[in-house]
Amino acid sequence: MDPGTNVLDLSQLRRSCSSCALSELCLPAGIGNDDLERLDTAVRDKRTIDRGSVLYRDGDPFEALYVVRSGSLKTFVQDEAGNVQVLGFHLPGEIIGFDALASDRHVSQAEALERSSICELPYARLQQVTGQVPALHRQLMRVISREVIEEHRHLAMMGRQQAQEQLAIFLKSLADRYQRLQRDSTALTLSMSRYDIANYLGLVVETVSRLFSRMEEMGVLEVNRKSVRIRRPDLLADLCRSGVMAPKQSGAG
Amino acid sequence: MDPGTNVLDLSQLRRSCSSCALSELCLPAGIGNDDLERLDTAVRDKRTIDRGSVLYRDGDPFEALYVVRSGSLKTFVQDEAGNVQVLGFHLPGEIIGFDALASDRHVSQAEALERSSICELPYARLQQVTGQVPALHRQLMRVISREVIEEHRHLAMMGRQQAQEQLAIFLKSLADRYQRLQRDSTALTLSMSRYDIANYLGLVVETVSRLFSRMEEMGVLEVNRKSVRIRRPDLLADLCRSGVMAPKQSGAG
DNA sequence: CCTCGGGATTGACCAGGGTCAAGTTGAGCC
DNA sequence: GGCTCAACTTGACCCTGGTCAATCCCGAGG
Repeated sequence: MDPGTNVLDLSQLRRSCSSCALSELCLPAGIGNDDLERLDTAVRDKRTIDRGSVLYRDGDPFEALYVVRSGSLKTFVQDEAGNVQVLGFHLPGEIIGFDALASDRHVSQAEALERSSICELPYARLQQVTGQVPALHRQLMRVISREVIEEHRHLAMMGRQQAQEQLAIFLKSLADRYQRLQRDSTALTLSMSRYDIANYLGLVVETVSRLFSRMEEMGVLEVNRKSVRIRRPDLLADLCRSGVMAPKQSGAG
Repeated sequence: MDPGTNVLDLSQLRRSCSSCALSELCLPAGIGNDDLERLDTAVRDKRTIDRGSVLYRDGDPFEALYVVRSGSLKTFVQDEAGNVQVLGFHLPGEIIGFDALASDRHVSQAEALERSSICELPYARLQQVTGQVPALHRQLMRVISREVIEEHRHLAMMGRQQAQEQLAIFLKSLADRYQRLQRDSTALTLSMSRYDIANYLGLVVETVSRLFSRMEEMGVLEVNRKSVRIRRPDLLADLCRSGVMAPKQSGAG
């Protein structure tokens, strides 16, 4: 690390896990500094992908896990008949690609919802490193387990009887994730389309659109295309539980 | 195998992974014989649990993973308000408990649907062994990944618009799992209640009951309480795709 | 034998949300 | 500027599946 640092060194620096703002949310969480450097050797240069471009698709051979550094992606499965099911929306710090561990092939697809940057973790390298660093191995298991738990949440949300509850829970959990990223958790930017949201929740797009309008009328949200401001987080939390709000008072226009 | 085998030796033999009929479906899949013996050292004596008894509940400290040897269990989450979501039904050869890897506490509950026997894999021991046997480590990751994929299937099923499609897919996938177990895949025994099935699919119990009746009328199934015979697997497969069957002919009566 | 009770089935009713169709908005492009 | 297209919104309609309630079934227990 001589003082004559040039541009390449800078990119090198930004690449490293130890200097990454996301490190506590990502794989490095709880890993010692020396081991972190080993982990760095498993990270291939990050790459940037455009909105709509595909990170991996169904059937692709398993080559790497991917960490979202910035931007966002959606993952989904699609059956022979073309039925799509959106599995998740992935924000910075989240790791995707675990579906391929079972069969060495991806069985889902990951697509960027906006221009995003990605850290690629070639699995062969990662395995070498986890072999040397038991803590990393444990952390990797923990991250997959988080994925399992996240899907439990998704299932519990879809199981709700009331559509409004579902959407409220979706927005609430998005707000929670914003908070972890230390963003303003009341000002959401929905990088995914209404269609994606609807599919994610097991609804149709018209229902989602109506629900946004209704929640705006109720004063819970302020919706403007992709930007959603949560005006009453307390009411939103209520909607997560009951679906319907407190009995309508004599409505004032 | 001398003829003088006594009961204790027999139970010993049956405990070992190498002699287990499920080994190819379970953790041992693809593990060499010598390594299998090491794996055996991580398996605590199997235990038998009765219908309704709980293997682990929400908040329990993470102690072990569990393999279903015989019988069946359900897993579910429950929120503060008491809303339950059934996550899965687990047949022999399946491993549960991964939800606790993330936080060292279980965040779901596992309950026996009938008298079942369980292999317990204390995680501390298992980690020692996976440290020595890289192939086992990989296999463990594969098994968790299968869990992730299974949940993708569950989500895709719940996302369906038609309740009949959902139930058809549920039965079909159960039949597929029977086949892997080399059971008769047309004679299902539903160890779970109608309530469990309904909750699993995001429906209410009455709907499930009506669907069973309807599919029986259609000649697809023969339903008798917990036993379901699939009379027309071909039609069942159709229902998985379309939800509705061939257009109704001129209805007689 | 009868009763009891939980699970399951069936019917009647109805509303939440799906379907279809029209209209609006805004970004990109000529 | 106006055109086009996709994403989104809104309205009208009505069907699927949820709700409520009665009944049935079967095993357990007296």
